[in-house]
Amino acid sequence: MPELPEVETIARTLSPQIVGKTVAAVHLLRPESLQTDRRIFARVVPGSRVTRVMRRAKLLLVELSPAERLFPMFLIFHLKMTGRFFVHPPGSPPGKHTRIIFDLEEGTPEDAAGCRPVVRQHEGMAPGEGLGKLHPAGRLFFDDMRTFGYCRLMRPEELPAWDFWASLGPEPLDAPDEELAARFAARRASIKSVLLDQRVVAGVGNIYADESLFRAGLHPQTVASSLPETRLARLAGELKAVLTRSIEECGSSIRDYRDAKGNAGSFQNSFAVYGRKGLPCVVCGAELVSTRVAGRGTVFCPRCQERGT
DNA sequence: TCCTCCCTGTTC
DNA sequence: GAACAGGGAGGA
Repeated sequence: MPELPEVETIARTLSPQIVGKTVAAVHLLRPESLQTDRRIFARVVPGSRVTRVMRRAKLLLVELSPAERLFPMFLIFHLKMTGRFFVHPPGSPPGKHTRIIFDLEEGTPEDAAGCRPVVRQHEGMAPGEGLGKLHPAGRLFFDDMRTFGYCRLMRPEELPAWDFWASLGPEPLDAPDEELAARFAARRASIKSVLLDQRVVAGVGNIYADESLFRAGLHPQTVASSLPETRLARLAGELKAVLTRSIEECGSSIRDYRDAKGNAGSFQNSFAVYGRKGLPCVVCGAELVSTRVAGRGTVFCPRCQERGT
């Protein structure tokens, strides 16, 4: 569920809650949610400081500056459908779907100088006692009901060797319409599956694919390469507009999505087609129909969105 | 290029 | 108690 606007909102709401804090201990409640060797994870993460929270595509990146290392590391999360973050008070018990907990402690000026000793009692993922010198600041929970999401620990220089990372297309909000249009035009698949293909453009999921196709007046099953670049450039513009508006409204909350403060977004109230099967088109009043494209539920207006070829 | 599978809670 | 939600890996 979390697509680009939702992950962006999570990054923005999580950042002020965790940047500057030190990870005192990690608790792995579901080992399968971690895509990094747990011993390495347990050795490197405790004692590190959170320095930045970022987004790339639908990935959330938490930059860590480990106390005893000069180079930064990234905790990389993919939330898939049901991943969530919460910062709870110290000592809060895990929920039913909590997968990983990071115990956070407040930083001090002394720590900023990088001279504080790090307690390492972690062999395996046994709960740690924390660093003991700083006072607890809270617990970062990574919850994921359907367990599709994951966390992995990577050094920046490892990213290019990660197939998924290396194959990601441009960030849509950073790319000119013409560049996106050219990337769309190079594909012979249906335009909807092209929008969903992270190699073509990064961060688009089912919601924003359907919404941008409606705004652009394109039938989701139109072959991308059959469309004139002017139409594809318009699609790129509509995609950016819908993503931008959603970010302004803190994303869309359908079922599970919440930002890192537990708040729902409000862009779902502006959906023209997604989740509106059988309802009248907001433009022409025709009944919206649904089909499956690229294995995804797809809703569109049969009158406003004409098939190209 | 497209289909199936993974997973669990909600809806029909 | 089946259908459905869906990102991405992997296979056809």
